[in-house]
Amino acid sequence: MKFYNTETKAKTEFVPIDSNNVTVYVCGPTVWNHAHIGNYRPPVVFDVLTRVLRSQFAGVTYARNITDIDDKINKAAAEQGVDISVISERYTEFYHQGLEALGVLPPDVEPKVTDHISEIHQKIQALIDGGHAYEAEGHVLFDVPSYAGYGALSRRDPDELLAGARIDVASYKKSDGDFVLWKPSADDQPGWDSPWGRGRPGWHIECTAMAATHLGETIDIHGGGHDLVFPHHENERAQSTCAHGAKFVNYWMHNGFVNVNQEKMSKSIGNVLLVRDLLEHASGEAIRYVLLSTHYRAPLDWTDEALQQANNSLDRFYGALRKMSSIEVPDDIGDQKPQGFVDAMLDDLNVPKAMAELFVLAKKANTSDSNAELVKIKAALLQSGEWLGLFQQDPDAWFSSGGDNIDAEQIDALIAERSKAQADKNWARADQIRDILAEKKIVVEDGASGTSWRVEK
RNA sequence: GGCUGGGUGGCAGAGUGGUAAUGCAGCGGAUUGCAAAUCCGCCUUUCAUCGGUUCAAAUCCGAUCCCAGCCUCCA
Repeated sequence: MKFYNTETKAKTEFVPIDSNNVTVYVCGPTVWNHAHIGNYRPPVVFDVLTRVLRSQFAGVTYARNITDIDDKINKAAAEQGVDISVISERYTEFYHQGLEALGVLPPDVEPKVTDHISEIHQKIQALIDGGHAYEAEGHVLFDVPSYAGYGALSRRDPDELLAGARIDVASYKKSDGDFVLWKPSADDQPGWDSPWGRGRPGWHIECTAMAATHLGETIDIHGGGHDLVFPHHENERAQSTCAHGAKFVNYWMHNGFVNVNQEKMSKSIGNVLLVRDLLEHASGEAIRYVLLSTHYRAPLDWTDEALQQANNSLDRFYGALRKMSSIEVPDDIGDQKPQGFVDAMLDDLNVPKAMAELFVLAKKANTSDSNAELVKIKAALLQSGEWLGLFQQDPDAWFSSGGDNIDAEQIDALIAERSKAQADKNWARADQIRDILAEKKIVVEDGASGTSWRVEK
């Protein structure tokens, strides 16, 4: 496989440290509120990545954390007069529901920050002992000038970092760019006892601690949204490298942003799309399809048209699968994924290109009359779909889902009546029934083997 | 200002030197009682702009313009 590595700015062959245990760490959400569509792009992208990795290597350990201590969580908890765990558990639950709807498989480990406070203390102590961190006014800060490699990931010159910055530099910092590892908590704020007083972790140290705990000091792949390159990943890299004296990450992968109608989602614009809301009128599979329809590194523009196109495309694939529904695929058929599909996927996860190969397959499915060939086509489509996390439901389920108040019995009764009218050549009645169904967004299809229906999405 | 992605036909979206994949939408035809689905064909000399290199450029080089992101809240 080849990946584009943010650190080297180049696409290079992926060689894991241990092919029996490829290690992947992806930054998960801070669970303080409902997750929006942009929050779901990384889990979907890296879900596909890990599905492919698992097929290429003997073992994979995938960790995707939950950040359950953070000042935004504290604020929400204080406002609602509840413990932070109430907030974090509530939104973790919502997040998981969204992931399930989008067909995202659970990671091998889903560590939470609050379960790793002692590991965080150890990392901070190691940094202090190594001369890379210092205490000041109850804080522990990372000493940026102590690490010569700082800025290499995000290509920033530490000396110029704060030029033009819009923040006030805290007076206790030795250097302007130093960042917090541990900060003091007031009595009414959540906190943990530590060698430096009661407090809570800074933003970046938790990932250093959790990645090392679950995956080791040097990991193969670290992923996340592009906005995390700086400061989050730059700081993680500095901490981990200095705490362990070892290289932190071999391949950095970052996905592009999701815009909505070409604008960044923001509360002030009022265009924040929550997956929870999207799911009310779109299937998780269609949402997933949209998220995968653009190469993961490129920006993705979320529009109604994109969703519509995803539905149309899925109709096409499920239409082909429905045509092949009577075809039995033997268990021992072996790997049938088209070479072009596999090559595209292994080349930095080129999903759009890979998808094009599947459309070719769908056309073959619709034109072939060879049973032997259809068996292979169906297997190829389903196996390829497994890598993408698509096409795994029953085609009939796909076509009958998505409508409002679908009463299958009522529809079947109307269709039976229409069939009778057709047999009597009562075209007026037959068409009238079709119109009635069309109002309910039901499309009838008269096929060779009888009439079927689907929900117009 | 610095750094990072990206600008491809109506839309989406591949394509890193050899003459624009694929899908959607639209149009014409086949099929159908009529449709839908499906199939066939057409929309497709053009790749933000301007220069340059080359036998050959969407692809390489230079300059410019535009969009999005980051520059210590952020997937």
